[in-house]
Amino acid sequence: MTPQPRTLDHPDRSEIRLEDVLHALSDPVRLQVVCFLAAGGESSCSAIDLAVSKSTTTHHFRVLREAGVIRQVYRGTAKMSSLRHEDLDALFPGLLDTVVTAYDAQRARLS
Amino acid sequence: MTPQPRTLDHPDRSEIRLEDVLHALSDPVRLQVVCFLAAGGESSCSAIDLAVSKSTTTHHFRVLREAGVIRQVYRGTAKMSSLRHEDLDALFPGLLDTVVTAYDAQRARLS
DNA sequence: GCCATACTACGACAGCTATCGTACAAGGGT
DNA sequence: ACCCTTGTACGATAGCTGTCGTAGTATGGC
Repeated sequence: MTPQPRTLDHPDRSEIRLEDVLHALSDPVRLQVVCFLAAGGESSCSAIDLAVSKSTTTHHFRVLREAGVIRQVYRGTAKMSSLRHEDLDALFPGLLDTVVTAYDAQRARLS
Repeated sequence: MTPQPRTLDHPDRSEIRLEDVLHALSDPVRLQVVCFLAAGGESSCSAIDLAVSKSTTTHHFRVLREAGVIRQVYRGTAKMSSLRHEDLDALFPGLLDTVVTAYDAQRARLS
């Protein structure tokens, strides 16, 4: 009987650290998630087809959230995720777009 | 009796991966190194005052080199390091400048 | 009330990482 | 030849990371 059991901790904008964001972005699975969200806006965790188990997916989303890269809210049984584009751009102008563009380009280059 | 004992392995431009670069940049010590090199050009390993031991410094420079972020050459007893700005810009346009600017801004913000 | 869907929690585990100290090697100057 | 400076190699260690499976919780529909 927890009063608000479905609330998720997000770092405040002022608590977001570049090194944590870069670390969160340094994994191929998480880069794929970020690129997906950049292209498609808000999505549920299961909307992205990742090559890892559900537990691992949960783990990667948590890493992204705790680094301040994404925001997650519960909507029914689903958990919707979206990029914190505005916060990231205010702190690190251009970083997110640069990384997304670079990863898309790398995938195109390697395919 | 190694013929060329003082040669260092660098990844070819085509072998550089975004996730490895981001991982290399996700450590405060290495970010400090990269910002220093971005501001000052080529430097020896010992020209930067880092808060870690010499062994650890060697480790961090190797991580940066193996990810393709810096190039290192021996010059006498010194080992000079410089950013692979051209390679990185060709692969991931704007990334390096964005990260350097962001880290400098973060340090200013937190000081 | 019951079940399906969507996600989480926990424990496990192999592998990597940052850190250090000590001992060593290469090059340059005297 | 000797030493100083500069950086490397190696081993150790504590902690983090990515991965999984299994078991569990919350929500919504029937």
